Amino acid sequence: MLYTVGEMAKKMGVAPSTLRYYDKEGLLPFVERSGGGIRMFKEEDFEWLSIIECLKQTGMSIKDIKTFIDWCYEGDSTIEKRLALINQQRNTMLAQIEQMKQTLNMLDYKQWYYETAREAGTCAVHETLTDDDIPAEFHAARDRSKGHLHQDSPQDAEKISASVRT
Amino acid sequence: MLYTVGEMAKKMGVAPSTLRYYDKEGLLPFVERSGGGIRMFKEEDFEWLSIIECLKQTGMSIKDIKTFIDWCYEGDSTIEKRLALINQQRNTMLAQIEQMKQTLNMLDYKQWYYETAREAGTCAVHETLTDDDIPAEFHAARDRSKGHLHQDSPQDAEKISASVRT
DNA sequence: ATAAGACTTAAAGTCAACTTTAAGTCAAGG
DNA sequence: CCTTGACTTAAAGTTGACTTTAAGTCTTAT
Repeated sequence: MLYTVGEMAKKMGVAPSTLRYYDKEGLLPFVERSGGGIRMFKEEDFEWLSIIECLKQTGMSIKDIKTFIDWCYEGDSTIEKRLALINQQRNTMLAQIEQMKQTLNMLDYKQWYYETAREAGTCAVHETLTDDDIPAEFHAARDRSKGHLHQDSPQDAEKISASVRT
Repeated sequence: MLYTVGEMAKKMGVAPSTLRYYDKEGLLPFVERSGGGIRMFKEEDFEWLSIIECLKQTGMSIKDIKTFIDWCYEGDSTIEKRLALINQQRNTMLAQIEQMKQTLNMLDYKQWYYETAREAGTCAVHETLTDDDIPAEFHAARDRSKGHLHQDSPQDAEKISASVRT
């Protein structure tokens, strides 16, 4: 089964112009052409596009992805390099997932914050809450959002109660 | 404790120009100015910057973050809206984490793939491997990268063995 | 009082990754 | 044969989020 650029774009869920752009940037050395110059994607080319998509997901630039593709064409002598690159992107990914979990924890805290505010009818309810009222899983998120501000002094509480609340 | 734009930028780990840009875009209505017109960030402003950073992490645009900040200034009547937005970003985050786990799984597969190739001295070793040789946790990643290509027929195997390998 | 260094603004510049446009070619159906 | 719709290219345009520049001001230390 062969695909035109439009058909493959649909299969991949991207715009045809994206695939043409990738081709221009040298990411698709595997695409062949019909007699009339039209790109003919093969079924197996889907594998190439999948790894390109995967590397893009990890945050790699088009240029760096091209380097990887070039290594693939250089053959078995580049196996070490390719493995090292994959491992590096794997670590990037692990770090990103960790970061996302922290962001999620902050959103979980904010969700609780606004659900509590909604029940009370006002954000001001959070002035009256002590640390014990805040679920333990949110202490880290709250502390992060406060910087390394120590326990509020009464003056601080007063100052903050006069301000707009997030 | 008060901070200038440069000091707060350092505390946040961003460039001073970034904070000035945010201010220009209306994300920092809370910053006050000295008599001479210099921005004076308060300790509590760190909380605002943290939530901005958090929302940015979820992929929200500067413009949409501004909308959120504006809602905060409108007061308790916008609690519902703010909660809905937080929940929406929370769902975005959950989906992104799922996507990342899938990408990580693909990288785990590729790591195994290249470690196996390294041991064999050639990527061609993967032609000789049957499905049973591929660890179960990588079947999904491999299938994804093959599209919905069914089990290779002998002809397919031959065709692929003649090609460059990712 | 003056120099250094960080601050101010508006406006222009940068960057990556596409996307769009314009002018033209190819392939399939009637 | 001719129309239609998808394909081709090179080149220009877009987008968002900054960053840099230029010209000038503020603050602090000597």
